[in-house]
Amino acid sequence: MSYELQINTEIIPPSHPLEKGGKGGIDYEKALNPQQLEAVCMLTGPALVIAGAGSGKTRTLVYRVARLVEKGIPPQSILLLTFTCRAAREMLQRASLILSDTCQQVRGGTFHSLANQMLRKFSHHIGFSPSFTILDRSDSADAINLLRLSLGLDEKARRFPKKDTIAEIFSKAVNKAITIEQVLEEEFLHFMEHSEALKKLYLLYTEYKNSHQLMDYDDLLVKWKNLLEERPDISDQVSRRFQYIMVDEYQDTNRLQADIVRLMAATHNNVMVVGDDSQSIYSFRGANFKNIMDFPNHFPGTRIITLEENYRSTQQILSLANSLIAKAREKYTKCLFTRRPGGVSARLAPVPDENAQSRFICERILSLRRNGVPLSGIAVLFRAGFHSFNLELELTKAGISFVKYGGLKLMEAAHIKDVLAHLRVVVNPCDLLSWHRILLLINNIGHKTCQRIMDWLRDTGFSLSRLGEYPIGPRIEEGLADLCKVLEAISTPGLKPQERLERLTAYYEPILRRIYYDDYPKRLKDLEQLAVITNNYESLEALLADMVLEPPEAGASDAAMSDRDTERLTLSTIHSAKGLEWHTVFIISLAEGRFPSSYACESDEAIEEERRLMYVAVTRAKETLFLSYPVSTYTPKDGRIMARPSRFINDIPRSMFESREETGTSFATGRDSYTGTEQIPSQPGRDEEDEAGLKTKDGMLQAGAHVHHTIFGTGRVRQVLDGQKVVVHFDGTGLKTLHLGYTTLSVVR
DNA sequence: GTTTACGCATCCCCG
DNA sequence: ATGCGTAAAC
Repeated sequence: MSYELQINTEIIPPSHPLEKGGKGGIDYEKALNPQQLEAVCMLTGPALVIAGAGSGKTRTLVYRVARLVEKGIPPQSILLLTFTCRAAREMLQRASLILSDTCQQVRGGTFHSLANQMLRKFSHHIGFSPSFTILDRSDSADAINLLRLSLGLDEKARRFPKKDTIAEIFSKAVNKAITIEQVLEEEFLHFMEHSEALKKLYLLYTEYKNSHQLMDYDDLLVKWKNLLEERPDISDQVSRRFQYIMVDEYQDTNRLQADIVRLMAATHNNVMVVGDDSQSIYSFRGANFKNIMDFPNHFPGTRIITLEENYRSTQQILSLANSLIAKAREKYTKCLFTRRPGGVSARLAPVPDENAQSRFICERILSLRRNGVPLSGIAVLFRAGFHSFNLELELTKAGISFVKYGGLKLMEAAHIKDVLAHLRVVVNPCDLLSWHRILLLINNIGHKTCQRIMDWLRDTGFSLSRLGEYPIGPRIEEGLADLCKVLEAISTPGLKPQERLERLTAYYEPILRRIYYDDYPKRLKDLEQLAVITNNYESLEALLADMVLEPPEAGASDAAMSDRDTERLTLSTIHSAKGLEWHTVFIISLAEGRFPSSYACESDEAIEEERRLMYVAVTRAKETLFLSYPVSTYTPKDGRIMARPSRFINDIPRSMFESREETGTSFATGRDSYTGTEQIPSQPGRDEEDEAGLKTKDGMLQAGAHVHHTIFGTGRVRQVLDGQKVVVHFDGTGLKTLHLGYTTLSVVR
């Protein structure tokens, strides 16, 4: 596995008491701190683990899996829901290392991947075939667009939302369980006038999917939830099947997912969710960090466990992170501390422009490498995938090899979609969306002919074998005959996916040359990469599902990545860097409009999410942190314009940066000071107990009381809200709302 | 009537 | 670099 190099989430100290369980079993007390231990040993009942950045959240989940298995719970009855399939795989692998291989039998994956498996198993109960097709986001937008045109909603006089926007509106409505009108009201007020048309379109889209064996990402969740709700027998069966449920990254789940968790746990309530509200960064997908606060309401008797000790970062980095999040408007459920005093101050690097920024990063990386920091210990993080384009060129020039996450996916390339569309109709012949794509590739077939053929296909019951009988004019005869031949060939039973793909590529290559005559060699390489991936699959269905549910990154073939000799730098969007850590982290393009994104500047909530995103970014660093921002940027439209530094930079006290800013072009003279050997924090034996403070529970505080908070310092209570929340005016940072259920306030006498 | 070629604007984060 | 709409070509 290629990811091992970067992922090394909590590294196990060499001095650590034996990790491999051995005959003596696992020594949980030595491996875990008291709070982690509490979470691991609590085997039944509902639990909410609030786990700050770097607080050993993954470790806790891994040990809990091991503990359950060790206690004799059948691994098949344990379910681990994570944000990516990769995360689940890695956790189960780690559990296997500390206990035994049986941990691999634990069911792990994303909500979507589990929904996929469940729905295929129970497909006949919801009027679907087990070979339904899953639409990714752009498929779904394409389908919506076709239907929009068929409704005649393309009057350009009135500005109608574009297909991607429509897809976004529909998806938000589903994921937040609200109406389309409400979504428009909240976020798309300017499209309010099209509310009726959109509702009509939505119904048509739903109907279209149901009648053609299609499901988009949201349908996977909705149909799963509905199945659980409407079929008590099935929900009972499923709930009994998974006796122990764990959900990671709970702050990034939405209403729909929370409902599913509740239904899945209905018979036993053995559910542990883990998350960090200050790392909630997926609201654009309908996630709501308030979910995490709501959990105890849905599961009475929930045990709340807070992990507040950070094992990852130096005090310098953690303080910087804390100062960022201290400026947030609302909510603090915990305060992080570390036992790794000192460290190197973060460096702030204003650079003249993007080119200079790229050169700066390259120079620093080379310097770090000279000082013994391996490339795999370094990451460059940014807000959006395209922010690294310039840097990628510079890195290539400098001969620094890198792997990029969160950029373009292989699936997003038009030629890959073309090829997969052929495979899709073989599996699901009534997938009209794929037919549409395939047919338009043939010479002399345009929209009209395509529509006629599709109508004909529908009328003849979507029979692959009869496509050849279509009454055609001479102009398209040859093209259609060729298509028939290849479809027939690749649907021959008993072929391996790779053989089918080979045959298909032979058919598609001439088309590729015709359409992309100028750059087809590059695209041919992508097809080769697809062939490598296909090689790992025994069934087309599984291949197609995985391509949509775990889309591989473009350009980074598995073969190249598993090559251990090549030490690689990581480039990643911050979203894709969630949960990972590196010795040194660069955060680039910290300019207003880039980060925070210009999209976010209109709403306070969006800015708050950008802030959390920034928090996630800085807490990825263990030892060293660089923040860089271009003083000017160049856009084709406006030419060279001055950029304002990100407001998040201004939110960090200057004292937190190395005393002299690296300015202008003279940054190359700076020295790097590294210890070379990495200090690995040891896990604690005992927690220092409550200082003079008092653990506050409901109602014990009154307005006017003087309190102390680890991050915010001293302040006075202004107001106690509904016994859960308290408003405090802090001397340093002003008004804050704190949730007493989770945070610890000390009362000062 | 259809297809295709060309010029135009647009581009965040993700399963 | 893709995705749309319009205009020229079949």
